[in-house]
Amino acid sequence: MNEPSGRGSKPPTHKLIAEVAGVHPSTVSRILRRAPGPRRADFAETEERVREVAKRLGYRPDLTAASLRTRRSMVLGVLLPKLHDVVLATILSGIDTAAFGLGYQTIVTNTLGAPERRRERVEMLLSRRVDGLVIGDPTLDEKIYEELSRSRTLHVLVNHRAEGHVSVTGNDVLGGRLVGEHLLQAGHREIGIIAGPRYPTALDRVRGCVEVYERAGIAVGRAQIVHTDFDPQGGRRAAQELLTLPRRPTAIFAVNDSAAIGAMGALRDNGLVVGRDMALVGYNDIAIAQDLPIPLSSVHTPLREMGETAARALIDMLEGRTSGSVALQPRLVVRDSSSSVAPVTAPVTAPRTRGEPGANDGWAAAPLK
Amino acid sequence: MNEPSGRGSKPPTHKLIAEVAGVHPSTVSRILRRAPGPRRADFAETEERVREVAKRLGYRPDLTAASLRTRRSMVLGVLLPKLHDVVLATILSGIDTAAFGLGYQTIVTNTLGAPERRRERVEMLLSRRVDGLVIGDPTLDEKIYEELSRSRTLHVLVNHRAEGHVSVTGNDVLGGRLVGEHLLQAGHREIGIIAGPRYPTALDRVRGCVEVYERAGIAVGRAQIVHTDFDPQGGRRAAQELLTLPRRPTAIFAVNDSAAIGAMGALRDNGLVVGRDMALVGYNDIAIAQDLPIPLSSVHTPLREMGETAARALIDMLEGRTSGSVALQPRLVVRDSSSSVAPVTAPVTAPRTRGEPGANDGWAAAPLK
DNA sequence: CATGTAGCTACAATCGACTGCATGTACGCT
DNA sequence: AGCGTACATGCAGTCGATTGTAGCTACATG
Repeated sequence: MNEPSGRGSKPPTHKLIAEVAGVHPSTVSRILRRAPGPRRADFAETEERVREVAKRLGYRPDLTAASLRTRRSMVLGVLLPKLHDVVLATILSGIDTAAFGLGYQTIVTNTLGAPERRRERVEMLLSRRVDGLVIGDPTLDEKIYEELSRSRTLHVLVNHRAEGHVSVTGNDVLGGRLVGEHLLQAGHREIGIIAGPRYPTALDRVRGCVEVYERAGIAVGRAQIVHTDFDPQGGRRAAQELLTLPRRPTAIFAVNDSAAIGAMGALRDNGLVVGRDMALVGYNDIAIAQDLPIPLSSVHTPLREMGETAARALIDMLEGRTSGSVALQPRLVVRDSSSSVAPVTAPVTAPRTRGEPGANDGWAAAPLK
Repeated sequence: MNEPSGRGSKPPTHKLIAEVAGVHPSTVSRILRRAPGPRRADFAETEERVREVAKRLGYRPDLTAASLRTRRSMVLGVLLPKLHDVVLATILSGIDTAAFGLGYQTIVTNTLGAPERRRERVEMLLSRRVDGLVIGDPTLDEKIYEELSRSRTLHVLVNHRAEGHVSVTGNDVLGGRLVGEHLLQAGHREIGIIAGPRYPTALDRVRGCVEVYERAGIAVGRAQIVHTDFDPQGGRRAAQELLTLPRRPTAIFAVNDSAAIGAMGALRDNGLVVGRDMALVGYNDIAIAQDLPIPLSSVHTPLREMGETAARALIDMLEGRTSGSVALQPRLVVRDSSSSVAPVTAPVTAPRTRGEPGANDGWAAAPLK
């Protein structure tokens, strides 16, 4: 009955369908391209016949050929510094979901490594004629952005922000502030911060936390803020360093969960029990945070949603709609690592941040709709 | 000097370069397509001029157009059940690296969810004319494979195996055996296994471990093997269940690290200290295993390499070379979670597995070169 | 019955790169 | 010097889908 791979096993094209159905290829194109709907009675039969033939022949559109003509590939390029990181992988998952839902697909690429290699990757994406880029790598150099504007390729930053670019991030200042308020309220006056790399988003988290302390009249010294990589080893080293401070902190805020987990290891090696001898709070609330032997307090940021929002923002721009930067709301999740015991347990009213509500420097506080 | 986006801002094509350089478009194609190398002296000048013009105009090849003509897209499709899982994300990273190194790019897609949605995703990939597929999803139905063979799309399985398909996995039976030998040697006679879903690779790990015990004359009962999901919640539930056994195990083997981490939580909730009151071994050796407060013993499988090998195997097939299934060597990494204390610490010679070397059912034991 | 029009189809051109074929040239070998 | 070969080039056509334009048909209206 069916003859899916008909005669010479070549995949069917508009031309073939047209021959079989007795119409012109362009007619096939128009029919297959639009949604099936009510037609004039005398032409409905043609439409039905064409669709039937296409189905019988097992027709599958060739997006490559269509792209050539329409000059739209319906593909988004995604640049991430590494793929094996839960945070980035979760964001990617969100991008993929939203993009697919809107008819786009994504080509992801790992930009880890030498800047030279990064350029090469971007070049490849542009050769592929991606319609736009979602960029999650905070280390791209300026030349790449010049290249993008020269080739009129739109882009959106995700989990990273920069002047003059549309970005989708968490509200990191607020996230840091939530941590600061939590620790301060629990009576911790000496804190240490594992600050991660000097990227805007990481710095924002630090700033939010420090602000809370300074407004409460407690200075946070330079030595209390240690910059490292976003990984367990970095967290481990940073924690070691914080433990050697003259006035040892009673609480540590790691601006990334992986670093926090590394810190846990270092603390344990020093005979300290997290949650009893030292409060610890992470950032991002990755899946295992709640399942660690000592569950980790962390700032939950909607990573999937961040990816989805970024993809939608980019597609909005591609389709001529306007789109602005978004900062998604974080939420502090308190667990055993920072709640069991503390120097002072008397619940104090958290010092409300004064002045500009949210103080988010012109970033939209609500997600795109 | 430069006029990167020349006149009407349209991106340069072979035709334009040809006009400017005073040659025929096909000449431009030939020159730009082959590697710059030694040419006949009298034509070297033409080549140089064409390259210079291309560079000056900021020419960037249009892979979309090339694909249409050559019928090769130089794109691999990758199907993974979820992207936000470290194990899969690491494999993806390996695929991406190897593919890019060989001139291919990848379109990844998240096949999580309803089978219907999976079909749709695969359809999209095929419409995109991907040259081949790397499949890391053990839950695809048979129809999809039929569809692939009908459209002559080659594929390779990764981290999953099935009769009649080329696959790249770890040697899971061996991995399980390593765990069994380790635990037996440490004197554990009652074990519990958190077995994950009933996929071939997971079952292999269980089988390897059980085999060792049975050869030592110790039966492993059905109740000692609990199937769950590959996530912390699953591990938590499974551990709970194992703790209620009449003869409580002194050691637990979780065939996945995430599940092992969940188990850690459950053990702690029951007042047990991992490594002292209960040995625990995971599988895959994800990055944080070594940085957990109590470092987790785990079977290290070269996940990046697995991805790289799968990509290379597929590309070998695409380019007409033959390629067979590969099982990569696992390696047991013993850490505190299973080494601190144990019922019997006397080191016993591990029972060597007899018979066929590796007993790997016809799977190549050495990685592709 | 003439005219207008909505709705459709056919035709041909286009998108950018690549390839088969025919032709032409230079080089190496004997 | 003569011949054969290797290589460079131009030409025209191809890949599959889309689109602007012209022309046609059925139906409605006056």
